[in-house]
Amino acid sequence: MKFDYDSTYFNPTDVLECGQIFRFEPFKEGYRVYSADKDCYVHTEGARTIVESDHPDYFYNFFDLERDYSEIIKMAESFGVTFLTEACHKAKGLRLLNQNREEMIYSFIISQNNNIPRIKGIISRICAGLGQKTDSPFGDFYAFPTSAALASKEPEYYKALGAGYRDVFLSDTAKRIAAEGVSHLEDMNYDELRKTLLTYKGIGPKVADCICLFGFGKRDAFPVDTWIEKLYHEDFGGTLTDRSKINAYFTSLFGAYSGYVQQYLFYAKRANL
DNA sequence: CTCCAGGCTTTAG
DNA sequence: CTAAAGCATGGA
Repeated sequence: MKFDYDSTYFNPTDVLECGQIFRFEPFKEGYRVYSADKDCYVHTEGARTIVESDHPDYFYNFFDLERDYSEIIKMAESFGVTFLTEACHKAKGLRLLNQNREEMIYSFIISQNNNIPRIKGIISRICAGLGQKTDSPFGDFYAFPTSAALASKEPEYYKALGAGYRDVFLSDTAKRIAAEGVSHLEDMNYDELRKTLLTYKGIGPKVADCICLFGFGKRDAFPVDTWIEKLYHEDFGGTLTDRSKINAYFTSLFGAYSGYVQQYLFYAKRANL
């Protein structure tokens, strides 16, 4: 099964390479993308971007295709910030994904003080080791592990897969989620959710914001990492050094659009568009 | 060799 | 309360 969408506002490279997702790879004419226990093949042919999958409804929502990103870009450009306007112009095809909650929690715990290529490698090895082998029209693959599977391993297991000192964060949080679940997090607003996430081992302010934004659709979150901090000083002329204050600066500036703006900025800075 | 990567926890003041 | 040390790993 397949569907297609205007490629101007759905560019697979922009969507996948902007840093919000760690499980995808070049495949045929485009990319193969994985989310939890599902996969799809996405590629662009001229004016249309095509998604093929056994789970079309899931990926229609995953790629946030209900939302009109021409309006998002219009709003972002209305702030009159040159660096942001340029970023939007160069990354028109970017969209924020609606990703799996638990996958985001573990993935961004791994991401701390780490670089994207190595994050991808660690996650890939964890999936191969603990994920359910799953068949798909594009070949078998390993699903992202359930919290129960992750909770069955001790820190040494994650250390052996290259997770470094984050090993204990992964096993601790997996055991907590295996016991409590995450359904109680779903109805919270951004502030409540962020506050709750901060009580998990290995989740601090930045990781919590990424989980809120990418896993729970909280588009008023604005994660501040080393790239955003660099951009704040080099391109916004900022003088603050405290990350929580930098976060407050950006969220008060961009409000409900903070999450979208953050992603355009992060992508433009890191990929040097 | 040092520095850095989508930072957090722990400890000291 | 804020500030800083310590932390695994691999690539530049």
